[in-house]
Amino acid sequence: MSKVKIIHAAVDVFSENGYHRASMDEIALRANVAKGTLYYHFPGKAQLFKTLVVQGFQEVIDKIRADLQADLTLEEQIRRIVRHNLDLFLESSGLAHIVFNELSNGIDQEVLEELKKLRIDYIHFLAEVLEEGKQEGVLRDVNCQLAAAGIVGMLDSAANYFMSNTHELSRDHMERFFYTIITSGLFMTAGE
Amino acid sequence: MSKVKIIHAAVDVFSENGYHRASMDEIALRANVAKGTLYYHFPGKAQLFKTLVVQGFQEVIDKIRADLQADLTLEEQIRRIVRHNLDLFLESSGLAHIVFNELSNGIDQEVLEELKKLRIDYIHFLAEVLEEGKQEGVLRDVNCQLAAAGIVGMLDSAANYFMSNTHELSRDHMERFFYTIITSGLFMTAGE
Amino acid sequence: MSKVKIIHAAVDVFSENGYHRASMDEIALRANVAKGTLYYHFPGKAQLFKTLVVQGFQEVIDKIRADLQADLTLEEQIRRIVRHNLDLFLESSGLAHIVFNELSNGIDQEVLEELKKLRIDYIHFLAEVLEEGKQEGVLRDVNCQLAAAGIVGMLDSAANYFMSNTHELSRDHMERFFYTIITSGLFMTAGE
Amino acid sequence: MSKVKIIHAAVDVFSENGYHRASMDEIALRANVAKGTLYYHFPGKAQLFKTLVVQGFQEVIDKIRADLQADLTLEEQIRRIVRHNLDLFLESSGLAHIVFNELSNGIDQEVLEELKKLRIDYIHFLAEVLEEGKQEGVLRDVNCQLAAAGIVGMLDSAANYFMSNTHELSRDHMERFFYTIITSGLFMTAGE
DNA sequence: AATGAATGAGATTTCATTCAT
DNA sequence: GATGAATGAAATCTCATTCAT
Repeated sequence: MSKVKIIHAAVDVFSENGYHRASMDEIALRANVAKGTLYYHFPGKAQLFKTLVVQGFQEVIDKIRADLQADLTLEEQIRRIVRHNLDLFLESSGLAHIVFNELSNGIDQEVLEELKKLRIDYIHFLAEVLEEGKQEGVLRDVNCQLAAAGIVGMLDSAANYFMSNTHELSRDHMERFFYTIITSGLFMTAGE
Repeated sequence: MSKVKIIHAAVDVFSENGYHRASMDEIALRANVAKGTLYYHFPGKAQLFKTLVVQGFQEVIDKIRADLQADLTLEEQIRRIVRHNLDLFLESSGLAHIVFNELSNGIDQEVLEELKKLRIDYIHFLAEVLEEGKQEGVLRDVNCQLAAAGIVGMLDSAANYFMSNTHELSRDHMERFFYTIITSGLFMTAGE
Repeated sequence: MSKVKIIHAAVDVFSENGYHRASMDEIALRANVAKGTLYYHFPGKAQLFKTLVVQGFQEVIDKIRADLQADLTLEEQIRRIVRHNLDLFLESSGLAHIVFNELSNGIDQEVLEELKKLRIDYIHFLAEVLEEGKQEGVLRDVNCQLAAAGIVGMLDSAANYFMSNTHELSRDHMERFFYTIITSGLFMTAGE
Repeated sequence: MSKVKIIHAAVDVFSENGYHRASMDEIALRANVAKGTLYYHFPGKAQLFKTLVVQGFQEVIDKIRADLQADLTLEEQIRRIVRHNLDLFLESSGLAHIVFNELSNGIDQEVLEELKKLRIDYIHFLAEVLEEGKQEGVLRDVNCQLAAAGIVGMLDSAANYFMSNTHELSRDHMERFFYTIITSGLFMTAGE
């Protein structure tokens, strides 16, 4: 069906070019549909983009949310946050990067706000996980939102850097690496 | 002189809108020169942008480089890296963010490569600092490039998050915060 | 039945937006039918519009025609012409205005000719009524078609002006007003 | 110069097709300039149209205003109103017709309001001339705005009818004709 | 050194119409 | 009878770039 083809093509085109460089012509071309068909299924470029993010990216977020709701130790929770975030940035790389980094002006105001909210919500959610750990005394007394924003940026940047420089590190290795970086900074340790 | 006015205006416009949304019209308007004047001084949009980055951003990088060349402890070096990076992301926020995050296709290929190289060089430079620490046995056995990319992303993301959400934290506080996060993760500590 | 719903909706949409701004989408939406249904019942936009005019507007014209065929004094005939025209322009305001004023190019040539003919026929019909009065010596020796076109334009313009400026004059008042304007100009009077 | 060529071409295209059917492509083609040139000189279609009307039509209105300010008898004033209006509708036929009849929705709101105001102002101005005559007791006790709107509509409609039906009446004849129609209706005459 | 009028390729969007079901 | 997904031509508008002065 056209709508599905359009969404697939749009994910590719937005991912490869960023929001502003992506053109509706290119999306239609890749989806193998007429330009008008895009506007039959979506009101416009901004809403098409929003749909991608809310239908693709949001799902990932919900998956993380679900995965973390269980009664896990903080260690395990952080381990999973790292894992899911790497999923997000390595697999939906383009889109996630746009949402976390390229949301500037020039997008339909209403859509822009919604996407910014998505990003903030996500960071707040991670911050809450950390906050809990703080209450329990496992974590340093840090500003959890700042820490959450930092973690997301770190994972995105690193994933991006390694992807665009085509280095190959095993997924496992990266997960353990960032887990160590993060926890050994956040957890109280004897030496401090 | 026109050239100076143009560069100042261009920094503002690129910072506020990102590379693609920034328009030569707007830059000329803000610089109070005619549009043709832009093309008298610069071959095109991409080269104008490159000039900004190489003349503005590069200087900052060089300053960091110089500041770190001295014979300092690793602790002090990291402290300064954090400080300079926060400078970069809080003061030249727009431009630095573009260089680290928005460099997609659609920019003149030659210029793009040059800017990407700038980014990579910077990360490699930071990685070298870390590498040294590793040799000295002060640092864990980590992939230094991955760590460097992560650090830059963390600082950018956090700076960005807090700027756009208009929270106000003292600069000092942020510096100490990230220093702790980073070092206590990277340094060997007794508890591990 | 769909056809009836379409005609009702089309009258509204054309009246509100004029021929070119009216869209088939809007008509289908308001008629609560699928867009394809419009094309099942009518060959296209122009023919749909023609149908409205010929089925709605024409009826009004025929009513006037019938009302005037009776053996009335010229005074009474003009009084009725004024009344019916005000009906037309105040009640079917939108459509009548389009037919009398907005028929430009860009409508299917064949349909356009037919609608122009409708307008001309109507003016000719009024002209004939006046012509009769001229023969009887009650009327000045005027060009009756010019006069008829002028009368229609006067009534349309006045109706339109007062509707869009939301002044409120009683219908009766307007009728008498225009009757006086017209007759006292057309009838021979002692003072001339 | 381009701007002049554009205005000339635009007058033609708008006149021939009405506002909505007129296309910027067509205007550029006829002006022998590139499409972009239109947008260099005018912000958009609506403003281009407004410029035409305010620079062309408005001048005519001012000319009438000036011509009537002199100390003339009401008879002479009305004679001149008729003459100038016929000028307007026969010479700037297309544009004037659009302003008086085709101003519907779908034009930039701000521009639309300005043009509607132009039309209303003109009618109010004519109404004032009539009002004066009423004060002097030369005119019947009529609603002067209604009368003014009617007169304009009558002249427009008649001019239009005769132009599109390519009848040929001398200008002089038409002037005298409408003068008689109007005055003999508006002036008190012995027989009433 | 500087200008600004002019360009034209390309972007988003609209909409009457077609057609398989 | 009726549907609605799909189309593609055409519309408005943007903007980096060129060039004569």
